[in-house]
Amino acid sequence: MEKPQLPRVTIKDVALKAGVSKTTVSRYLGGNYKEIAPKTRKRIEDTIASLNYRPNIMARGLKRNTSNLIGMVVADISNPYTTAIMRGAEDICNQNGYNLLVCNTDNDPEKENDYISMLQAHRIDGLIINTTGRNNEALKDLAHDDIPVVLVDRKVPSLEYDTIGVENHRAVTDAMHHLIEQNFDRIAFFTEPLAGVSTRKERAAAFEQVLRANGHPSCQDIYEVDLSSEGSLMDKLLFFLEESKGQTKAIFAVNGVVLLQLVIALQQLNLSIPKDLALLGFDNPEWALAVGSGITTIEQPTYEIGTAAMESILQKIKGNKTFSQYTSFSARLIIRGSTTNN
Amino acid sequence: MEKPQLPRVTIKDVALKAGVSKTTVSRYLGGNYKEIAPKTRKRIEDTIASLNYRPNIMARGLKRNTSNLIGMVVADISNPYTTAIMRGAEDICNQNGYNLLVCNTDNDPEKENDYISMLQAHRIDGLIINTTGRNNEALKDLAHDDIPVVLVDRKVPSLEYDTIGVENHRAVTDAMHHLIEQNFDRIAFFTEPLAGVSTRKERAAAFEQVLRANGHPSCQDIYEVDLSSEGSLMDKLLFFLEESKGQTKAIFAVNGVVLLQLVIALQQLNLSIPKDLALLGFDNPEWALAVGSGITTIEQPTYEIGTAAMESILQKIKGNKTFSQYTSFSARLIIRGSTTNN
DNA sequence: TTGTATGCGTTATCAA
DNA sequence: TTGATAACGCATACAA
Repeated sequence: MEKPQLPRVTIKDVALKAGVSKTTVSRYLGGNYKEIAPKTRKRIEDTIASLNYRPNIMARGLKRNTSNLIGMVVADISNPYTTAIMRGAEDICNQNGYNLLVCNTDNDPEKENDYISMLQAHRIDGLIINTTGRNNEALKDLAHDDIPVVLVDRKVPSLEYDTIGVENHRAVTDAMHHLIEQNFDRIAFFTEPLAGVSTRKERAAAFEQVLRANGHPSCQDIYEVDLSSEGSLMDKLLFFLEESKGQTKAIFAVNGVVLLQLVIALQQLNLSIPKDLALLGFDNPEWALAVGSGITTIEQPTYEIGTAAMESILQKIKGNKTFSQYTSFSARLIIRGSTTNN
Repeated sequence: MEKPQLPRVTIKDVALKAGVSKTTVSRYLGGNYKEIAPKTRKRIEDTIASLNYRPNIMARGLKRNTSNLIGMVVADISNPYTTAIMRGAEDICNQNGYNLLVCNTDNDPEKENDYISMLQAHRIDGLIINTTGRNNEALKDLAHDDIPVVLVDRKVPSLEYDTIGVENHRAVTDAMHHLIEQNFDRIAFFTEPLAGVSTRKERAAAFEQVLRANGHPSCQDIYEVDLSSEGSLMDKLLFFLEESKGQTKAIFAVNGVVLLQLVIALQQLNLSIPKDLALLGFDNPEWALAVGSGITTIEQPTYEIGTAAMESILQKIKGNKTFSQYTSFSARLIIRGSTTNN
């Protein structure tokens, strides 16, 4: 019932078999070839291959005070937005000899804190985090240990970490202008809870601002829904539909997750898009192309956000100061059938 | 331009401040409280809290020959099927003090081999892998080092690793019976390349077998499409439509990815589901509910597959022999509008 | 060009 | 109940 753990081949075995000292092998591993005689080098090379030796990264890390591990803490691993970013970050990691330690917090601040502690114990060389935005004690600690941190998507005002995201204000403004051109009587904004999540707040603020600036009749139609609670979205949706009876209307979804739930709810109500209700949402999930005559979306360069985050970490690891406090990519409005020819 | 790396607090610091030896602190860390005087224990506890000390997992791992790291190699991190499994595996990891090292191979055997080598260097305590199925040299090596491996979804005949997946044959058979009841003139099977991927082969085989068993006129309509090549799917689709002109027809999609591409293609062709063509697919992506009157799908217990995989790893780590060579969960046919009332 | 000795932070063995 | 010491696998300062 015990784990037997057979002894793995070590640098010592290689040294022994190659007839050199551990130091020389270590030099080879470090790529300091100028300090090694060509024949010795060849001998070590062959020995390593024949023994199938792999240097122990933990031992190396203990000595060098690095782990070659990058922590990636995400709020929702099921969200395609998240995986797209992971994909980008992972590619850059791989190109630079790092590996991603992925943690899924389910938007739970407590889990987030626990995970960050675990990652610290692993002595991660950097952290990319899509934070819950609440209760960021552990996150603050990282600054004290000066391990490189990059926030993705969501900012935390009280923390001075670099953040990478999109131009939410501009993206929403563009999209809203598109909606306003169509002269809807009512435009609603459906979002997950705003508390703590900067992205949602920025989008909601831009939404409201555009409506006011255009003297639009509806301004109060911001609905916060709790997707973990069955029926919450449907209730708010029915409320809005009742409120706007007989009026032309559109809904702006704060992200791809809310967007999908809205589409499903509308389908259950047998409402047609865009005839009964126009629909537009942040993120550009693949299925947006497949629903009806397509859903109008705001596409973020998710992969690039992921690569940029990891590249920023690399810069910090190298000791280069990065000056940009907030890097925002521009998003792109993709107009499809869900907001046109109604 | 150098990484400054300030010294972290170590067990030595704790011992010093608490006025005990490293050994005693180590005992505390190991939870051997019976060997410690209550007052000493309290003192250590307080010291650790005040210093915010976190034991270095690398150092511990070097000594204990463990890393608390589980490798997770996936073929396509963008696939919701994959993330659902990761979610399950990650939950079990977290409950047991392990962390997931996630690697995305993009279905590239070479990347898979490289990643496995990296993971070996990290001395992972176990590996969960959704393999490309080809060129599994590195995978074979792991057996030699006897690190626990569990294959997910795809089997590899030449390897003796435990595998966890679904009852593909039965699931396809059930679904096919549902289609056959509707008396379609033609039923086609759209899949990504079969080579090396056991799951696809099993599903295609079951598809064919049911058709033959029922003396169904169409049997040769198995189309392998290459999703990375623009237009490949559309070409095959047009070919099938041409072949089956004037006949009633259905398409069986091998997985959620192909299913989505089919929906998009059909929408581009302005074909209506299920009037012009019925559609059914493996996996049950969330959007399946949102397209038309819903897409009929075969739902896999993905989360459970993930947890089962990780639990199997844990058993192996504990040294328990696991006897089941192949564990298959049952899938569930969810009938929706895409295959009914045409 | 190569080797010896030391230490990274932790656990384990042994002794007190 | 506690502590001194060695060892895990590797990299590095210093010698040769």
